[in-house]
Amino acid sequence: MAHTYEFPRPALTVDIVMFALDRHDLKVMLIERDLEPFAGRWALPGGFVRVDETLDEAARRELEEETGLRGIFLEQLYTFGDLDRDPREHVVTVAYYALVNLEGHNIRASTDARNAAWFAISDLPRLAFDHERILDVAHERLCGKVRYQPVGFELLPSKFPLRQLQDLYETILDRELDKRNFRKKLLSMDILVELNEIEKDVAHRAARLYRFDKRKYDRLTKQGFNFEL
Amino acid sequence: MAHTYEFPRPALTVDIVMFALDRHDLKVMLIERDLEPFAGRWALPGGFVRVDETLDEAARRELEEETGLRGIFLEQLYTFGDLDRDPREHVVTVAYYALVNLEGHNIRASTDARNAAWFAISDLPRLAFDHERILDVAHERLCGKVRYQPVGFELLPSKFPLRQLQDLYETILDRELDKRNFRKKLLSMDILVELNEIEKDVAHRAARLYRFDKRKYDRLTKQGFNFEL
DNA sequence: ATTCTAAGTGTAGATAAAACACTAAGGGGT
DNA sequence: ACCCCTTAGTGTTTTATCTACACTTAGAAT
Repeated sequence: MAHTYEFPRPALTVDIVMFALDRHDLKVMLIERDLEPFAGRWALPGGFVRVDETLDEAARRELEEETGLRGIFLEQLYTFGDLDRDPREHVVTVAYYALVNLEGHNIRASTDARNAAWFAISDLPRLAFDHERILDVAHERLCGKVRYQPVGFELLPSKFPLRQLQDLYETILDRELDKRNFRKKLLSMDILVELNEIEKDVAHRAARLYRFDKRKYDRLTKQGFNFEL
Repeated sequence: MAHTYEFPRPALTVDIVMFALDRHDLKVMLIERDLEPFAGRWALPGGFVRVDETLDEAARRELEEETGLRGIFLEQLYTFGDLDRDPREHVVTVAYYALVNLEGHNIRASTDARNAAWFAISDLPRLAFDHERILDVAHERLCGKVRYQPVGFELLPSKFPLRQLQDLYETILDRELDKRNFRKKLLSMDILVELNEIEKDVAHRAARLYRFDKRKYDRLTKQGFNFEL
């Protein structure tokens, strides 16, 4: 079935930069293309926006198709509209970034026969289209966002030791933080709840587990509190 | 001439939130629509993206068509794609915001027979489409951005007294700042150059004029300096 | 000359950030 | 049972930054 318009229209897609944290590596999910253009190259998951769905819906749909995950943190990043980003025609893409935790959910990285895999952000293959640029922008945004919004927790399991949270910030911000100052600061914000649980299966003293209290955070935010690291 | 595609495509537009500063009011430029839908209502300047231009080019073109201005500060804001934002069909719009200074350039607010005008952001008429929402997002972004990027200068003439700069921040952030602390802070950043010029035509002691030194700012930024207010 | 208005300037106290080193707990190996 | 190894957990001092605050000066208008 064909669709006709008075003026030519750019095609519209969504692409998703899915971040996850694997110990001390920040990773992104990429998919190996099996079609031209760029067949065989790795690319960000994404696809065309349908006329009967919003941009957010399109992004969530694609995300679910690739990973089977729902209810993931997802936020619009930027819209890329250079003329030569797709060799076929003018394709405008609305890029999103997603934060998932590898431990909690059981992510099927490979789906519908396509080859999908996690790559460390410091060790990426060549990407299709302008996806390197999109990824750079996403990484930059993540670095900035993590400092003034409590989005880091999205990358961790719901229960975590403070050291793991610190590792996360050290990995993303790419610098070392002082353990005592870090703990002092986060605990003083009063957005974490100390659980009566400790780590298991570690070959040393087990750390206490904490949980991010989103309700408390929202309440404090309304009272003028600003997360900042 | 008709254009046909295999799958239906949303239409793609750009809309621009043009901010300017008029004494103690933050203003936006609106245009009175003469066509349906929303004929007679005020709306953000904008229009369809052509297939042979990038998004930035489309935004600059629209901006120039409305105001005759070139070389204005312009930055992508967010892309809005709700299904019902245009009653005719699914129209996705890439919103931009622009910062202009009213004193420097000679802005022709009204152009190609359409009625255009500046409105104080605190006293807006009802707007067409979802433009109120877009404007809210733009305003929020401006408030945030102004604090950690030296974009405020775009709203001022190239030579300005410190008091005018402080007024700007007080207007945008909507709170009073301490004069001495404000001056101390900005001068200590070493991104302003003191000119050998003073205000003219004022009925009281004339203030010294300053200029924002973008080169110096860029150099400092590379060395790890971060603007912050 | 007097008055009015806004420009311009410094310091002390409070608060937040940075630097820094040892003890405690628990598992693994002998 | 003991020792060793690894990581958890904890306060204080110093330094830098932020906040609050009031008077003198310049210039135009009357």
